[in-house]
Amino acid sequence: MMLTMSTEQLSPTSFLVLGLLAREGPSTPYELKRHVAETLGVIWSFPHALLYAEPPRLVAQGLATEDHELTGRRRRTFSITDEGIESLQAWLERPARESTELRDVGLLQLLFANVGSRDARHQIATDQLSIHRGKLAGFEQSETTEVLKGRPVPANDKPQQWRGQALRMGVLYERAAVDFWEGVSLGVAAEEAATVRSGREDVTHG
Amino acid sequence: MMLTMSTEQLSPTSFLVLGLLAREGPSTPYELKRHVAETLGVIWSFPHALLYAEPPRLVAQGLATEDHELTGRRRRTFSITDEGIESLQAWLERPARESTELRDVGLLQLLFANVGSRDARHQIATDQLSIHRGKLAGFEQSETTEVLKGRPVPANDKPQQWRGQALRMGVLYERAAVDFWEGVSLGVAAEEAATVRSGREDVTHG
DNA sequence: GGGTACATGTAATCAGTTACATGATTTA
DNA sequence: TAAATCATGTAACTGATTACATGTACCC
Repeated sequence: MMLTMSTEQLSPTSFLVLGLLAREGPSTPYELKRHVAETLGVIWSFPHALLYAEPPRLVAQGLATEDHELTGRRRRTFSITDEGIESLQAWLERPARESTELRDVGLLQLLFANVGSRDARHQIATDQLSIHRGKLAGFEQSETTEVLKGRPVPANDKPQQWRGQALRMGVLYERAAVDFWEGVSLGVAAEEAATVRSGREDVTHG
Repeated sequence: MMLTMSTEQLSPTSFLVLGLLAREGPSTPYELKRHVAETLGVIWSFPHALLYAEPPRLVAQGLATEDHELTGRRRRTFSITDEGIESLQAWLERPARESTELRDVGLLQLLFANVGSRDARHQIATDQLSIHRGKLAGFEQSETTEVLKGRPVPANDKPQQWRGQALRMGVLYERAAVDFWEGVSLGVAAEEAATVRSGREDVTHG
């Protein structure tokens, strides 16, 4: 007899939920949502509806079990099964070949910024700068302060450490993004200066 | 009288196609695919089926027109309409509030790496390092060399410039990623060393 | 003249997104 | 007790992914 055919159509979302169930123990979708919001969610958004939809799928595949509260809020608590853990571990051993998806509509706009007005370019750069600066400020404290300082990574609390890592990547990315958009801003400013010097004041095209 | 109600349900994919049609002129889906592969595609993947499916949607909304070749390959060539250009420009003026989606399954694995073996952690870090180093090498030349050196951005060729920008962000990101995963590698190595020192040689050592 | 890589497209499925809707707690 | 916010879910739609499938050009 064969073991399981599981791990067949599991998505990143599936492994996110499996991983959380494995690490945090039995959880309701709302608790999953909370944990995601604190960690991966800051760089890779998972709408809460997903975290309600995914656990039942796992149950259908025998990777989790459900416990439905009968009173009050009628919460649904999900737990990972042994198969679930196996599946998760098998996935951890399997090298991820895909490289990062860096989906950024600001970048997409920049790509075609020449079709818009010079003013639009200016606006795009400004908006993006404030977005990325905001993000950076946001978790430069929550990460550095909370994870690295508040708790000096007690070496035996590995889970914490690995979790902090994910946020560190976010910080690195946001720093790069701020640098990048500052450069773009300078470019736009230079462009404006050049236009003014050369006396042209045609509004619509760059 | 109102102008148009367009720009209502357009996705990033829509604007990608509109932008390419605006910049490159009438194109077949295959040509779109080529252009995407050269630029945004390296950091934000758009499967080719998307680029076949999107143009007809734009046609249905009056943002593009189709010209179907009757002989040989029966190519379908799409052109942007005036409404399409308006829609694109309106979108460029509209600030993008969403921040970057940084979807990386390597990071997701790292997040739960403590559930796996130490060996798995090592493997993850190694794999990711080679992926990101590969990407970096890949377009550190294609970008820096081709865009910045080969053609010294002749100031009047703005489109080129803006396109190059998108790739520059990719380079910055990959550099950050390499730094990050090098750090993780060190962490894993330290963990291994610590385990060896403390004499435990459990698990997978045959 | 057969293989192989490029070119071109379609179909089915399903995850993901958006929107809606309401229940429970807290606070003013 | 009203308002606000947190908590909990479901339903519909559709874009995205995957898989399939065939045509055309080129090269050995």
